[in-house]
Amino acid sequence: MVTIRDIAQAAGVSPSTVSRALNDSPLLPDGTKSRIREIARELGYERNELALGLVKGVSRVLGLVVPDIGNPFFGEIARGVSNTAHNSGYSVVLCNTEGDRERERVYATLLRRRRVDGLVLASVKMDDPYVLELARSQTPYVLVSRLSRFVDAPFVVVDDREGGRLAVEHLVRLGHTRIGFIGGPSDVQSSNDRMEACREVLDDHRIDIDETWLRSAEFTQQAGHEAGLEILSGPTRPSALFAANDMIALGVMQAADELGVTIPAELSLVGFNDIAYAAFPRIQLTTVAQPTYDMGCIAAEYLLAVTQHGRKRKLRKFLEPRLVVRNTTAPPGTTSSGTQQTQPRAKRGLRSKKGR
Amino acid sequence: MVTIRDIAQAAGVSPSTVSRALNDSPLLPDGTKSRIREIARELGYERNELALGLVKGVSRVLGLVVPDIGNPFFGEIARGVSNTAHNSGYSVVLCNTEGDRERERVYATLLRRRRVDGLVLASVKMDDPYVLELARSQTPYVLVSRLSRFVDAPFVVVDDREGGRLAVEHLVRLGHTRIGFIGGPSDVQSSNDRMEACREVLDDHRIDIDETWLRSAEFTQQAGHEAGLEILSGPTRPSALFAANDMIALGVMQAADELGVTIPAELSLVGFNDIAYAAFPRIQLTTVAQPTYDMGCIAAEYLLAVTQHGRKRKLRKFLEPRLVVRNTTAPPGTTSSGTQQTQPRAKRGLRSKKGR
DNA sequence: TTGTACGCGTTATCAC
DNA sequence: GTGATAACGCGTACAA
Repeated sequence: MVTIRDIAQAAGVSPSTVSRALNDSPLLPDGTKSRIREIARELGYERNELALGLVKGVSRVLGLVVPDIGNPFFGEIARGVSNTAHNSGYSVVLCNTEGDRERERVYATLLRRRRVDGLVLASVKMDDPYVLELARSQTPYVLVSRLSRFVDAPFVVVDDREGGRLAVEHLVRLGHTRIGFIGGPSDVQSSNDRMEACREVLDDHRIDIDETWLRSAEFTQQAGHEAGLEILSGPTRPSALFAANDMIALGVMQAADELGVTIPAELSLVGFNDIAYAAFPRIQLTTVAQPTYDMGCIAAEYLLAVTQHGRKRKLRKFLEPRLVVRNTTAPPGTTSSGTQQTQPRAKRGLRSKKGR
Repeated sequence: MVTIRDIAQAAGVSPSTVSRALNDSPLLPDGTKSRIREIARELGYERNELALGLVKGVSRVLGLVVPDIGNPFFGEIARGVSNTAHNSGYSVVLCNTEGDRERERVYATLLRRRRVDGLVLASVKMDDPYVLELARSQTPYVLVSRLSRFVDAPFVVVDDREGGRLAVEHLVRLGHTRIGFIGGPSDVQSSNDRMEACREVLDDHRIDIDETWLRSAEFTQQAGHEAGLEILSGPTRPSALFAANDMIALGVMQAADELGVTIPAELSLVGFNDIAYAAFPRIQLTTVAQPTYDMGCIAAEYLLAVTQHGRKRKLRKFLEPRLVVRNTTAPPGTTSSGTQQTQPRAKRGLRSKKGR
């Protein structure tokens, strides 16, 4: 590996002069600068950022911890963080925890060892204790998409209560009174907020809630499928369901298709997140969109502001969700023409095939 | 930031002793070791990986360059790389190019500056010149999912020809003779390979190709939609279409739905990649699956082997694709009951809504 | 068993 | 204008 010493030797000057030339110091005459730079280029010099980081005390690296980078939701956050960081000459170290709490902790310390200038955490569960350690450490950090109940940490999340309100008020406005909710894991704050908002809206409108229409599930299609089957095959069926995320909603859609319950005629369905696939022609899911990419950008911008300009004020950002109305919601009891004669899946020639 | 010097002072020993204790040197008696470690823990010491990297000449970091981390295909690759790296104590620096060639180059040099021990490139186009620079540099690298035609680089890709063969032979076996192909951008090797395989299979079976059924498109749903509309509204329609990836196939599906062309009765459709959403109840796309996650793992394993054990043999790995038959393919002319009376989208109450 | 001295590649602070 | 020197935090050969 070629160093500034090598260049110095080749140019017949001292290493300091080379350093100055490479950093465009105003002290050096332009002729010397360009001459030295030319030599550097010829020798194939690449400056060692490790050494620079050591002497400057900053690494110009941001750490990013996500539970599953294969999930496009976190992928979009990562894209926001990465692009923003790149614009300021920062790099991003990616850590994928696979939802493993222990791995979160390992990563957090590993990243501190690497002297990252800031930490973006998108994987926090409500009661994760390691956020406490983090709060004590020097490294600036920011929570994305999920909150912790332990610490008063800087965060950028979507306004989950508002999102839940949007979804359920949409259903109420359509005339629904028999509304159910399928939440995510109970240790995820955002899901609980959406649920609470749901309760509030129904209370406001003096609409009773049938507790058998409430379920908790993992954030997966399969869990949504199971919950959907249970609710839809019960003695009394809701006319509308609000799912805590789109994956669950899609599982419910599958369950409805299998049971011959037509959407939206017999069941209105609202999801959350507006993943790319909610807009698919055959899906057309009504859902609450959140600015995922923006959340990544804002988180990164905050960290850059803190590390570069030493800004200290805490970030507490609730982003506005947006209701996207597609074709899975309609007034209750809308008997559309010809919905009764055949089951949708029969029409489509679709069979339920779970295995591969 | 607390250093080994601070610990040394607190423990009344020299920095080297501290270093030895922390690295579990056999030269030190256990008592001293544990005593020093205890002090280190109390002081909240975190070793500086930057300094370590400088002195050891390795950073224990892998670089990963992808065109779009929000795309679950690359997300899965990233997951494989990240998990594999983590198991060996390596970190991953993520670089998102947004498909920008210039950014690829910038990132490649930036990563070399950071002295990454290896580079995983998932964004290469056939004729990218910067792969040449890379080949000359010292940093080991590996191409994933896409090849370059310029250099004899180590790579791990799916066997695209075999994948194309699987798809088209499936269609031929079903009895199709009027088969079209919608490829990706012409500068992406993998797409071309799939196309070529398609031609070969048809040649083998003495099936003529109607050139109007061949299209090139971006790897997006929208591009697939446009291409699908063009092909399906032409004077003669193919009975089957093979799309170079699932996104294009989904666009075609949308086009078919809009034109009232029933799938699979009037049109068989095969995609490529088996993205998660191909298995959705209302989609059920027949497609060619590739082991995306594994490709990430294998790439990372190769780099780790090269950097750690100095293994030098070139990796040239073609992974086996797998045909996943779902419900978008059937023998041609299968007139299912009642497909003519209404357009599918009318039945579903779906309107084509492109804007948000 | 432990301490000293040096080097990793770079920048910053002096002095010339 | 330019060069020598110290410093960043750590590991290690060598000396004690």
